[in-house]
Amino acid sequence: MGKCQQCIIRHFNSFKSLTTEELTCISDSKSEVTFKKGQVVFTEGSSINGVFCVKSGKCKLSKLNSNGKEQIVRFMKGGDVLGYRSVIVDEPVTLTVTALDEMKACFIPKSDIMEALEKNPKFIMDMMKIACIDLKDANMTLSNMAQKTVKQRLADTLLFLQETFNTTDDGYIDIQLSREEISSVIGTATESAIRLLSEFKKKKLINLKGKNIQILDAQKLENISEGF
Amino acid sequence: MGKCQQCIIRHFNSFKSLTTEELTCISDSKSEVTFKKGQVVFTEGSSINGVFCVKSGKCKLSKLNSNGKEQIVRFMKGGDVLGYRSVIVDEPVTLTVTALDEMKACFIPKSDIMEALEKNPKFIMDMMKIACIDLKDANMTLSNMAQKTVKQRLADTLLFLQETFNTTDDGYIDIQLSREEISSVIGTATESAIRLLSEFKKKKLINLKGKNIQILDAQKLENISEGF
DNA sequence: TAGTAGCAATGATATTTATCATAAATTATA
DNA sequence: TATAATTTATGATAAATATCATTGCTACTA
Repeated sequence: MGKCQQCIIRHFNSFKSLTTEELTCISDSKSEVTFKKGQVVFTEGSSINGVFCVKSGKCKLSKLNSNGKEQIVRFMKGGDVLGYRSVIVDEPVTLTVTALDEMKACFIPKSDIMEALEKNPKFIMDMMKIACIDLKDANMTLSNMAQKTVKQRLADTLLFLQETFNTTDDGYIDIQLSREEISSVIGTATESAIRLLSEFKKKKLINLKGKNIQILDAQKLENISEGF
Repeated sequence: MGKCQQCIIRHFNSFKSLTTEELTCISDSKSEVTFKKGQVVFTEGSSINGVFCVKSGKCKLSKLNSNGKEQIVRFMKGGDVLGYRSVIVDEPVTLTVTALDEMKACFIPKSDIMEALEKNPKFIMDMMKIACIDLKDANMTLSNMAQKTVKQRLADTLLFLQETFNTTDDGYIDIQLSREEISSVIGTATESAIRLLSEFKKKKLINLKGKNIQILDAQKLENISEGF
């Protein structure tokens, strides 16, 4: 198992402000976990006693609504830290996390995180900043959800996915989601999402190959998202 | 102007963890501000160099969408701290804040806040917790927005408003919003909100007297919100 | 390889919600 | 107080979206 001190991922998240000493300490108590595609990392309502530092792979964070439908709230990938909210507020997690492909992560016990937070002002400040950015994003998404049509939200989501996960060599967005998952990001019926994807394809805005999506005309999608 | 040390409000927010010394310092540099109903505290995109600690009154936090419609993201009242996100991340504010009635607040310069954050681990931890709670709420609202119908969201919102602002002696929810504001909380056309309010009234779930709303059957509203 | 299950696509239809229009009620203003 | 302006209310209609039904496709597996 690799040492935290040598881990490249940490440079991309709040762990970059940890001292060598702190990293060594965390490194000794952490454990590496691998999740298979579709595997649940933790479930809404359960208690976790640590955070997961994602090394590679992707996952979705979702909420189950009273009607039994899943709402995907956000995605995470390498560099993101899972579960920090729950650890800091000392409450059960409020979201279910599910791996979208093979995902590797390091589990860091709560005690290590809390100790570092208490002792290292730079670390807590960095964590705080992440919380603030997450909050801004959540407000943004909230506003989009409330005010945009399904078509606008789909255009928005496709652009967001490309920006977040980039494209593979063949030009397709580097994340594979089922139609149902796409619909539960934008909050609509699966059939509606499918219909709009077909429409976008017909209009040559995107290209579809199974679950793979390629954006052909980002500008037009941008326009749709803005309501033009 | 009152002193922070004697301010009751601080016991309800993160300022409770400040030391007497820190409070005295803040107290010396703070300034009290009063906003009239409808007055804008700050606008989306502008920079603020401090936070507002709300002492009394209410305000709305909103975002202007590309179509020019306002989306109310949340409300704040006495005890809440405005603008902390912007100060911590050192970015312009992303929301517009408007007073909903006469609102009194203390403006605390950024430097004071940052100094207290850096020196007092308990204070930053408390601020962090608030950010985490705000984040949880935002995710919750997001999920509701995406998955619930307009009717469900209205029921939800009415219950939320009562819970947040309580009722006056005559039983009405202690906040006055225009129908347009209500519709921009739930993200719908004003006419739709009006229609549904009328429907709720006809079904004796609520009582309407101008802008005042009284909840008559919270249980049934709860059921509607849950989709039954 | 056939069978089966799950997913994707699409048509038909119902429901929800937005938009436009207009009237009534309320509030602001001269 | 009269007048204008704004907000609230409601009807008619259009547009968006959900639901139900059916079919084809893909992938798994016995």
